[in-house]
Amino acid sequence: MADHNSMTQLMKTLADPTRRAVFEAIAQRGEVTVGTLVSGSGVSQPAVSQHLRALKTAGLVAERRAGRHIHYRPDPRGLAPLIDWLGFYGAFWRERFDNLAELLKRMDS
Amino acid sequence: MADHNSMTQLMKTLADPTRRAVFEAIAQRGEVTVGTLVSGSGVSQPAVSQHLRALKTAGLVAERRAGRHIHYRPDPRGLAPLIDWLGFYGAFWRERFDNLAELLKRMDS
DNA sequence: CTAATACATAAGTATTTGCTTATATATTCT
DNA sequence: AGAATATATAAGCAAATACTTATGTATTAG
Repeated sequence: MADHNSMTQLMKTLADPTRRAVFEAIAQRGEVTVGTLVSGSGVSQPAVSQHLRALKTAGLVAERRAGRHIHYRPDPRGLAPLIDWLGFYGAFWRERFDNLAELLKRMDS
Repeated sequence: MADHNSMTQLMKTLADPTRRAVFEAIAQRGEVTVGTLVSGSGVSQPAVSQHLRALKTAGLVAERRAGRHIHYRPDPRGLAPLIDWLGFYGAFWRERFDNLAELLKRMDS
């Protein structure tokens, strides 16, 4: 089970809309440089770098240096505490809705 | 798909550990009075009331007055934006891991 | 009706946070 | 080596946040 602290950290990391947008941009593109992320975001380059550090600390992204560029890619394992937390309440959800997995399948289509 | 704002609000609401603990206490007990929640939390009664208001605004809990007591119960629909957000990245996860639904099933056992 | 109980709201405050500008570090180009 | 490019870090600041104590509002008990 995901411990309390990692869950709090993950939630706080994803709570900020700008930072979440950065994460989503990384997830959608697969791998992307900081400069590209800065272009897409409405904030300054340092702001993006700070968000990237937070995402990295939370385990949501990983980096790869390529010359002067640093490529960021998503790390799916970072979301584990969140999935775990939802799974912990899985029994609870099933009593009211169907099965969470079923729900996700429906949403996916 | 859950819109950006509701997702941000939900995340911010669940990001605070004290508030999340209040929500978890409500979810576990099914229905509970404020006084009971105050006992379990390490904070003051007003603090708990403020957290309850935030949870209510986020759609995570509902209330029922019974005399001088107010009973709070979880509202599963409040977590929908979160599930939706994860579902939105469902395809992404499946490319790297298995199937998110499978993952949830395994975690459930 | 008054006091007590259960909870909500108001006001104030210290901490956290997300941004900015300025500067540092790492890499490439000439 | 020196200039340019890409990104990170530092410092400062305004806004948000989570708590506190004090007070308000409903409901019940005596």
